[in-house]
Amino acid sequence: MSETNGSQSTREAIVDAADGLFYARGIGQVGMDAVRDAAGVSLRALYKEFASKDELIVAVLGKRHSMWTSGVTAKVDSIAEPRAKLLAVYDYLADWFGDADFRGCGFINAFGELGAANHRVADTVREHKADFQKYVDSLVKAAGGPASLGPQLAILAEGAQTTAAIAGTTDAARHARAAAESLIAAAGI
Amino acid sequence: MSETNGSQSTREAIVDAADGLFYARGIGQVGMDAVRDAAGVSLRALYKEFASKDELIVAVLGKRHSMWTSGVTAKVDSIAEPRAKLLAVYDYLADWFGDADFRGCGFINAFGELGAANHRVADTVREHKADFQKYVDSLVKAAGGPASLGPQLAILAEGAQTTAAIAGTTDAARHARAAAESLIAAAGI
DNA sequence: GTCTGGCGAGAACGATCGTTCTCGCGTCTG
DNA sequence: CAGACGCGAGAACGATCGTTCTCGCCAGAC
Repeated sequence: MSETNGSQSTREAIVDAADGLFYARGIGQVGMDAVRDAAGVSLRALYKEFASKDELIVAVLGKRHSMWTSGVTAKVDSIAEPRAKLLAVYDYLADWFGDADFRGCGFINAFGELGAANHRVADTVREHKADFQKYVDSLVKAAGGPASLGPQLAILAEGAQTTAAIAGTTDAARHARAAAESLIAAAGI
Repeated sequence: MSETNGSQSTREAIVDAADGLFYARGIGQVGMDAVRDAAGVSLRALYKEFASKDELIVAVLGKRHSMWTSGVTAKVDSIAEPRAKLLAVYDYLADWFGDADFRGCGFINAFGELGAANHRVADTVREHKADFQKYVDSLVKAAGGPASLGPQLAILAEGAQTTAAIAGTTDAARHARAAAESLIAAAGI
C-alpha cells in the first residue's frame, strides 16, 4: 500500500518537475539529470517510472492536457449564459497569459520541436487540439450558433496563444475576445 | 570576383539546405553534418561562412522572413481593392498550407524550441511577427478600417498556421478567411 | 545477528553533436 | 619547376545526453 502511494506520488513529482522544466526551457534543452534534480528522486527511480524520456514527454503532455481542460472547463462553468460561456474561454486565456512564466501553448511548442521526429508526440498534440475543438463546438451548439463558428473561435484562441507568447504581452487575449464578440454577433446569437 | 560570387552562392546554398532541414525536422534534430551533406559543401567551408550553428539559425530565419514577406506581398499586390487585399492574406495561407511539406510557421516552431534558451532567436521571431502585424495594420488603414481590426486579423492568421500544421489539413485557411470576412464586415468597410 | 533485497548516489557507457584539426591534393605565383 | 597557399574530406576532440551499472547502505525477515 505504501508502495502504491509512494509510487504514485513519485510519478506525479517527476511529471510535475519535468513539465515545469520542459515548458520553461523547451524539451530538448532539458536533460534527465535536470528532471531528477528537480523531482528530487534518483535516476534509478525515474527510469523505474518511465522507461524512456519519450514516455515521460507523453506523460507530461497528458498532465498538461488535463490541467488545461479542467482550467478552461472551470472558467466556462462559472458562467451561466451560453453565449457568455464562449467568451469565458478568452478570459481564461487572459489569466493564463498574465502568468510570469507563460511561454505559449506547451503543445504547440512540443509539436514544433518534436512533431516531425516523434509521432507519439505529434499524435498527442493532435488529440489535444481536436479535443479542444470539440469542446468549443459543443459550446457553440449549446449557444445556438452555427457549426461554422466553432473552428473560427478555436483559431482565435490558438492565434492568441502564439501571439501572446511571442509578443510577451497579454493584449492578444483582449483582441481575440473582441474578435470573438464580433463573430458571435455576426452569427446572430 | 569569382570568389565573391562563389562565397555568396555557397552561403545561399547553406542557408537553403539548412532551412529545409530545420523546418522539416526541427532545429535541434539537425546536426551540422546533415547541413553539410545537404548543402554539398565541406564542414570547413560551412564554418567559414557561419561561425556557429546559432549564426546559421539566425541567417535561416532571416531568409525565411524575406521569403514570407515577398510571398505575402506578391499575393496582396495582385489584388486591387483595398478591402480584398486583406483577404488575400488568407488565400496566401491556403496555398502554403497545401504544400506537401507544410509544417507550420517556422518562426513559431523555432520560438517554441529555442526561444527560452536563445534570445537572438527569440528577438528575431519577435521582429518577424511585429513586422507582419505592422503590415496588416497598414492594409487595414488603407482599407479604411479601424485600428482594432489589425490585431484581430493577425491573430486569425497565426491561429490558422498552427491549426493547419497540427491538424494536417488546409481547412483552417478557409475558416480564418471566413472569420476575417465577418470581422471586416462588422468593421463597416 | 545475519542474510537478502531494494534503493539512492553517482560513476560509467555509448551515442550524438558542435567545433576544430590534420592531411593530402590541386592551383596559382614567380 | 618550386613553393606556398587554400580547400575538401573526414578524423578527432570535448561536451552533453539518454540510459545502465556499480557500490554501499539500510530495512525487514527469520
